Amino acid sequence: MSQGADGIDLETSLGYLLKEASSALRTAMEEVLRPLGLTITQYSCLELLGQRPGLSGSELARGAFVTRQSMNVLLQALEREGHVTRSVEAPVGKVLPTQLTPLGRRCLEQATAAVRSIEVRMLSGLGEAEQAAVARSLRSMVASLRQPDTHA
Amino acid sequence: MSQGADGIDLETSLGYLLKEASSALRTAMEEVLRPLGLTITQYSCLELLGQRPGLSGSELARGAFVTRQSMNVLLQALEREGHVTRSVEAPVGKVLPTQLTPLGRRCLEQATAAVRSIEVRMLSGLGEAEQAAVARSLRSMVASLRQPDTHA
DNA sequence: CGAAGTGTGTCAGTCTTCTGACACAAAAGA
DNA sequence: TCTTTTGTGTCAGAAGACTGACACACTTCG
Repeated sequence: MSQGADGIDLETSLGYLLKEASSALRTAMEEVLRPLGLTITQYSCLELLGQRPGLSGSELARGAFVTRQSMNVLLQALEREGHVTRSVEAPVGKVLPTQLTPLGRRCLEQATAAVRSIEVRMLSGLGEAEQAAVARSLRSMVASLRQPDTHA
Repeated sequence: MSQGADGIDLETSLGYLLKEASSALRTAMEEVLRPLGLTITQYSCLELLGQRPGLSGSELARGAFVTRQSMNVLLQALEREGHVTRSVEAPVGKVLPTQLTPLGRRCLEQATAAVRSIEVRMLSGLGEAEQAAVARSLRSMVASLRQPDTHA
């Protein structure tokens, strides 16, 4: 039952733990964002635009970890609801910069506050040093995962 | 730009980092599972069954972090392909225990090996102590997130 | 004993996201 | 310069997951 050929110990596996934590975070965020009429991906999009106005659809997609096709339909919805504006014509090349509207900015403020409260709750059991350590480790894990399979 | 009213710093936010790591892990797993004809959720289901034979659909759903409805359609597919067997009649109550078939077990063995290699790669930059620390912190985060909003 | 509450399996419909494919623009290379 | 490569936006179809709802079985409690 330790770690033989009989599978990955779910209670110990960091991969499983990562998925579990991510799932718990997602659920908690959905809970507080629902009253605001936002999904997590929509919130991610607004947050990205708040910090880096003028981002293109593809850039937003990468930042929110979805495909550019998904981000596209999401942006159309946000535009229809008046949260964002996209240039009709590409100022340069084919890239369509996106901006927050005043409405979108107000919406984002509420969402940010709600999400921040979740993050505070999530970290309530951890000290400064532990938080820094987790951040460092997570960054290392991301870097290792993105390395092409060295295989040798 | 630090942490004022202008949003959550994406470069620093542990929530964002968690999502990033989880996304990278998902991508890597999909990559190695695809040749085996398995999605991540299907693999999760098989892995759970390998360690705890006889689990019900609802229990599998909780273990794989999806709804029991989603797990149900997934189980139908796995049964159709001959990877699992479900009792036709509930031995007790309404619960339908599920078991791996020999085919499912062979498939799981390959998948487990593939996923383990991903996990090894993910942790390649971390020492024993760091891995233990991350696990402890993640568990703490999950526990805090699941606590009902104490709000005060 | 009966009633409320919880857990389970299932059907139906919808929504979100993904994969595949195309045309086009900018950058990089020969 | 021309060509190849990369990045972007978009259309169409398919797969996966979710919400809502129902019936049924077991448990708990009055």
